Amino acid sequence: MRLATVEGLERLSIGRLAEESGVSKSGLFAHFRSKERLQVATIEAAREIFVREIIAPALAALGPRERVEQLCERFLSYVERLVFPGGCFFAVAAAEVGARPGPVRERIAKYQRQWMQLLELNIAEAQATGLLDDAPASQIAFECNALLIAANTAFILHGDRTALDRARCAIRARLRPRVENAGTRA
Amino acid sequence: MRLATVEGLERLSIGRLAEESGVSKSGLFAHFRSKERLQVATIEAAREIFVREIIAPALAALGPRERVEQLCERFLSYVERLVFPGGCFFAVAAAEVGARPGPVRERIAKYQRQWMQLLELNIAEAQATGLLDDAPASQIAFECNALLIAANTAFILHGDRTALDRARCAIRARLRPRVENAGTRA
DNA sequence: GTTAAGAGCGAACGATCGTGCTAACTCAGG
DNA sequence: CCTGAGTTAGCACGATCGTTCGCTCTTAAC
Repeated sequence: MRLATVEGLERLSIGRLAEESGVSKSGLFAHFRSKERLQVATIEAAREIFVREIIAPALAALGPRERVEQLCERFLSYVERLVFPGGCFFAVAAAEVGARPGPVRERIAKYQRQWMQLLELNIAEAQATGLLDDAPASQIAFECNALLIAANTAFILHGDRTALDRARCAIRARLRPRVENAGTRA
Repeated sequence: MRLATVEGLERLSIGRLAEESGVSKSGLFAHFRSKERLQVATIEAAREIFVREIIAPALAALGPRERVEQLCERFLSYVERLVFPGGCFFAVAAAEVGARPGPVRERIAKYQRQWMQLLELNIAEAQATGLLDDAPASQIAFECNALLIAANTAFILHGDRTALDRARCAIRARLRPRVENAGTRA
């Protein structure tokens, strides 16, 4: 996973991975029986970390609004702490395989959709209790995710820590109920 | 450039590029004298298209506010029209080389900064004429760029055209002067 | 007419890639 | 003790990578 976020899922080669983990190339290859399966297994492992680092603890929060806030904040923390040295695993992978059809892209797309649905669901719940403005939940989720990913990119590409705070600030503003909603609907 | 947005800058191989353009491998190699220089030349060419497609026509607009709106709208159109088959060239490249130091990353980072400064400058001008709220221009620029890139990613990864409209909608809302600015400052 | 410079080509280099094949080992069940 | 399944290693394959070399052309200057 560490190799993949820096070099990309495609350049995660069996040879280098074997060398780096002290196993023979063929020994490693026997475990995953193709490169594609190695990539899928890597995605699966990254997903587990993503759930453990972000989703699971955030969903433990009491209210839906707190859950949304924690999902965002824990994502930013996961980026800042460099849980993966190349930033968010799924942000890197999505950009890499986005235009290349196949099972690898399907996996990435699936988890990306799940992440968006998770945001959307909790946003909708927060709206139901009157804690958010009434723009479509999918729209608010889109905006929050955009800010998170942009912070990730800026942090990795420029080492710009202030981008994380910009995202925090913008998300806080977006999650504040607005007096007027005109123009914020899809 | 087309190859690079689909396969990535690194997998833009001299062999395949030569084959695809009907030139011999060594003949192509003679022009750029290393792969790195080929990558830089590709970035330079993509930058020219980016300027011609987005920046130059948008800057022809009369007011600063119109310029910001056109920069955003033309970016979305450039994504939707698939000027590059893998989506925004610089979005793909930034994710790919973000964690790998070197001249290639430097180029990508430079043009990314220029793009942000361009947004920021015109936003600041619009603020000076009272056409925007008074959050820091860099903050508004960050938010607009985030929405644009997120629309690009969703459009490429999921073929989701509605993401483009979500970005349009959110940017329109963000560029509308707000009655209260509390919490929108950096 | 001769020459120098450059463009483009085919061939080949060492390296690395993903992927097979085969043999050696461990170890549980009979 | 034997067997069979599973793990790992060694080795080699064809392909592709970036790169180099030497050759053939074209073209312009002298």
